[in-house]
Amino acid sequence: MDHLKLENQVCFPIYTLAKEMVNKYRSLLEELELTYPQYLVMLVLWEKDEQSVSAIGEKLNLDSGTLTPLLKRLEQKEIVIRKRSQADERMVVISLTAAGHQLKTKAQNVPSAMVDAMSIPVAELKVLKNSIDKILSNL
Amino acid sequence: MDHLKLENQVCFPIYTLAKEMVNKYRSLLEELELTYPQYLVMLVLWEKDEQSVSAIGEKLNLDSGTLTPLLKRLEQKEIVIRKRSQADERMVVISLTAAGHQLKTKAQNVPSAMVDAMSIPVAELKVLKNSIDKILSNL
DNA sequence: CCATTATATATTGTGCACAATATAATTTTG
DNA sequence: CAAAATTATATTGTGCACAATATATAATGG
Repeated sequence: MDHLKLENQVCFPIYTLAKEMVNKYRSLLEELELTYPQYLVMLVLWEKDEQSVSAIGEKLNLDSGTLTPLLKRLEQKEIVIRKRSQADERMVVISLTAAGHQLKTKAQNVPSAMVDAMSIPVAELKVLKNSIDKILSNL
Repeated sequence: MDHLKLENQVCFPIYTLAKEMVNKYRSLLEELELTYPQYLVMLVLWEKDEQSVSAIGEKLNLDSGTLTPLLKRLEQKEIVIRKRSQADERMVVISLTAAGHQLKTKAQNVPSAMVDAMSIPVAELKVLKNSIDKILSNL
């Protein structure tokens, strides 16, 4: 077997799936005017308001080079506020505005819409998630 | 269950895995001086030399906005040549240089190194690939 | 206490990824 | 055949993603 053939690649389907997911989210999140990475940041903040850039980055595996400009865009949309911590001036604390909180209501149906679009049995989805978590812990 | 909790997200692990894979490839492909998307284009060309931009794009699900600059970078590395088709002046045919062909030898061990890094049984990998393909056909 | 080290965020630069649009060549149609 | 529609690639603009570096603040050790 030729391991350099595209059809024998294991990672290419994963790479493709991730892109297609983000594309699907583009239409689902259009109404919220959020990109997928921005939506992820909002998920983190909806769970717990007022978190530092690095705390958000640890949860999403994103560094300041990605988050700083992204958070500035969320600030321009007026759904978050960026504020230097008084206790530690190195840290920037991100908090939700009223509009940012309200956006959660509009997002309620997004997860189910996504699962519907993938149209795969929940049981199979669990197996998939298990395999992915296993690979992630190895990589 | 709160469907907007990060830990309940199905797509976040897929998005994370795709990124981690690309990161792993970054070190594996360092010697070849290729990025992962560039490596994918080379896989396509190693299978069949002399393909149009759109033919490559169909196989990799990438459009000209992504491929045109990427292919120009491969041309600068002198591993491919870009040439307008004489039969149809709209098309640009991409072909491998001698150096481009030779690079395949250096790439031989990349797939196995990647599978090793993921360290997951081949059988489980097959199940994973099946689920992914199913979701992809739905999305 | 002050020099050193560590930490947190920001900045710069490169390379995708994709929408929208532009341009040029080819095909189709009236 | 000429106008209209289609096709192929290129360009522009926005937004990640990450490496490398810079800057400012805080913690620490002699």
